[in-house]
Amino acid sequence: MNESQAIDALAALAHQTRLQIIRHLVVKGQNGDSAGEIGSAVDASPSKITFHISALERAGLVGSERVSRQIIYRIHFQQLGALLNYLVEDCCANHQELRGCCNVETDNCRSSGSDK
Amino acid sequence: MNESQAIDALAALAHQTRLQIIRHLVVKGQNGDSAGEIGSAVDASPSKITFHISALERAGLVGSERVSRQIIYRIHFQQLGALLNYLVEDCCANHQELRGCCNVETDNCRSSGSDK
DNA sequence: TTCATATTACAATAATACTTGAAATATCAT
DNA sequence: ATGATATTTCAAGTATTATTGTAATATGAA
Repeated sequence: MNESQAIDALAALAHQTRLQIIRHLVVKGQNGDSAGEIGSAVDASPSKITFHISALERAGLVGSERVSRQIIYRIHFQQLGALLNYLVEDCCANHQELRGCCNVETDNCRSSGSDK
Repeated sequence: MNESQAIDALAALAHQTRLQIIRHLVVKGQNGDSAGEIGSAVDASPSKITFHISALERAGLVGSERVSRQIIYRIHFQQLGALLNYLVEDCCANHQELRGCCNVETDNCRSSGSDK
């Protein structure tokens, strides 16, 4: 992931409705969920759902597949993970103090305990 | 960190200039750096720097302190770490597959290897 | 006090993002 | 074909965010 992709992903996550969609799709896992069901779950109108889920899809955070009349959306854990890696490693240069401030670790430097 | 704080932090990070500022301040560490020096480092005008660094400060990602004529800004690793924790634990419910897709781990569930 | 430096605040504009409702498309069932 | 369902597309309006240049404030030095 490069800087531009990271900015797109961060902007996509920086909205209540979209964060709710992500949360919902995380729970649904590999089964995913249809646009309509997602809309009911997060209490958003059809066009609102299309608007926000398109932003998530453009950022690579979710994928879609048409199944009969419905379109099924699934979370892309890989892209979410890539964003976390980018923030810790590329953006924050694997800084020791960041790992000291949260319970997130990387391959390059693993702390022993955590102060969550 | 709650959802609203996470959205503010994500929105603050979702901009090229602000991401550059973060990167710069990570390198500067506890010494921090003045508004003017930050401006030179990221090639942004004074008022641009004030605008963007204010957004980062509102989101709690940086702190400030006046020292004589300058204002010194420092990164808040704690808030950055809190955001990472929020994404992994609250938003993504510590989902196994997220940890499988990146080299980020949490206290609650630590994977053995990584597929970075 | 006067001047130079460092930074912020403000106002005007431009650019993006969001919301809403109506119309269009795609698929399936009859 | 016709009608019903699921979703997207579009257009209009509103709101938010970003940029630019200028003015104001705060501090220190002469």
